[in-house]
Amino acid sequence: MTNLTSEQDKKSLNFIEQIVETDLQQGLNDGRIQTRFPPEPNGYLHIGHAKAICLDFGIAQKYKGICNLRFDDTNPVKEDVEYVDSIKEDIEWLGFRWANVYYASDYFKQLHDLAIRFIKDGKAYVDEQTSEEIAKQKGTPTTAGTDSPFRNRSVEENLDLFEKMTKGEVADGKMVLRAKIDMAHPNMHFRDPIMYRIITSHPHHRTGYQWKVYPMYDFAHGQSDYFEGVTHSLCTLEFEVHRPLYDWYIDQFADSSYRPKQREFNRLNLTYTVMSKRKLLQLVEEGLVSGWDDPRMPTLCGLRRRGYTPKAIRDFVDKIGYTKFEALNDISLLESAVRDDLNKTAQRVAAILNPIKVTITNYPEGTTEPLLAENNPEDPNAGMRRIEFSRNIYIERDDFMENPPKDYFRLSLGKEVRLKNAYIIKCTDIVKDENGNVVEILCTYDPDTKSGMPQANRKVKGTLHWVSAHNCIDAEVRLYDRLFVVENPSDDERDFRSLINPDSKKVMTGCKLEPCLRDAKPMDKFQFIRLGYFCVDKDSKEGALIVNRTATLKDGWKKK
RNA sequence: UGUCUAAUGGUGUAAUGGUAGCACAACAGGUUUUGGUUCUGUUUGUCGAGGUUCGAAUCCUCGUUAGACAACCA
Repeated sequence: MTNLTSEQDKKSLNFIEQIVETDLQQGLNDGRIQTRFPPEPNGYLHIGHAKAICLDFGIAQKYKGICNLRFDDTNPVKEDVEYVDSIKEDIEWLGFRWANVYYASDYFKQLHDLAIRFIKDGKAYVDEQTSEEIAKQKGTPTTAGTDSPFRNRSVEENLDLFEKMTKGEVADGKMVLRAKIDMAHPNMHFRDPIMYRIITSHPHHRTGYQWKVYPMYDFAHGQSDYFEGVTHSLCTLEFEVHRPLYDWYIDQFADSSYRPKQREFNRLNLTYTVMSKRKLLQLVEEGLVSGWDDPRMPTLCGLRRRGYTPKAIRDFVDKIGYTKFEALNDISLLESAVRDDLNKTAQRVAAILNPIKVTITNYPEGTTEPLLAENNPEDPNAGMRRIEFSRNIYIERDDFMENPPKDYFRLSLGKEVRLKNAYIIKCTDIVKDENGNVVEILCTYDPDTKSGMPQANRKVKGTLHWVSAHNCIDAEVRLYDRLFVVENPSDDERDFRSLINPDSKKVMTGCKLEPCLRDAKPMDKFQFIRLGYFCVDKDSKEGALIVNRTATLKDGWKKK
């Protein structure tokens, strides 16, 4: 019987794990497992990267190998140290540790030597055409390309010209080094791919102006993998067509049977958001969001500020899996992952976002009364805390209705409701302003129904949360919702910026919170009872608390 | 009229020739001092057509549909 259970609990392997296990069984690369996470330091990491990180580091962990962090910094025009630091921070926050930090720029010399070897072997040549001419000669996916007039230069001339490029004697864009493969190859990437281009105008964030030529992705990535001893080079599906070239380059110079293996998995797409670095950058630069860490952003720093936990993100990634099918994942799965985690860990606390005053008319004026409240019913070790009751309290405006529908079991005229951890109260009257808006609710309480007393067990349909007017604190609460109004903004013919949800951020001021939140620090997480999960924002100042809504609670009662 | 890849409920994912399962979502009910949590149940699926086989989501053939590739980006 126990056997059966453990059998059922055993999670099936994803296709990458299956490949790894097969490789291990066959003794590939001496049974060594080594992966790498290879971000380009040109932007902030988002949840799509988290999926790659979980796989790269996860595979290494699971199969007792190592995973290195390697910055793919071969294009100084786009890259910056700012991103290097944030990337490291985000990976560590997610809960992963790299064995080593490497940079593709560490290999510039090796790569350059290798390029010279290619030239000497007659496998590379310097082309002096413009990028337009080269593009034109490339052909199309269905028609063959044509050879460059510079394709058959002598080795000596190529060596000489590449040397001039390297020394900075040639202007940007005037020459490139190309691999000499096959301009008619059915795989476009084999049509004499560019290996090196000249960049003298931008300093590299690590090597400054030392280099005038920089390797292209295809000539840098696989070779770096090889230099490092990577066994499984995992990347996303769009690199599938690059794989034959990845293998070709390595086959040209490999001097042993060791081979890194590139395998591709599906990238993460989420509903109601965008994942492309370009679009995220645009949102930031055009001020459509408040920054890379705007809590609506799918960036790791944004999710962190929103109140997401590393565990929630890892659990989510684990649930969506790795396949070769280009999927669009429902954001509600992410939300359920964070609720699941926070439900077990977040302290419960009362907060009134849209307060309305309630006066308990038969409760003595000027007195307060201590009560006990559970910190977390899901965690027996979380303990209790003291709260205080008084004659004047606040409840949520939504928790009172003058003309309620039948299935409304909150407060309304003549009806009873329980105040969480306190008494059962009955609404006796309401006070309206000159416009007819309810401004105050008058109630009586039943002294025999204090929580813990026998009479408190009386059946009452609804339970409301509340705060006492005498000691509650004011706060700003920021309510976040999905950033876009359509499921898949990237698949819409309209400009994605016009699809931003105007209600994606609502700022509520004058919210009333339980006094125990007075000393809350940024990143502290709470469940506001009956409302959702919230996280203290870094914008908070002494005495001016700001709280972000991470996610609502699941709502079993939706008003039409 | 190219190369590569893929297609399982609404969404995502498992089943590796032998009972199509899980999660999310939705719905119904039990419990509940959170309309939360939890528990129980329900609805919905193998892209199509052939073939191999005692038996096909799985293998083969031909289609269909979708995605990636024509940056001096990664």
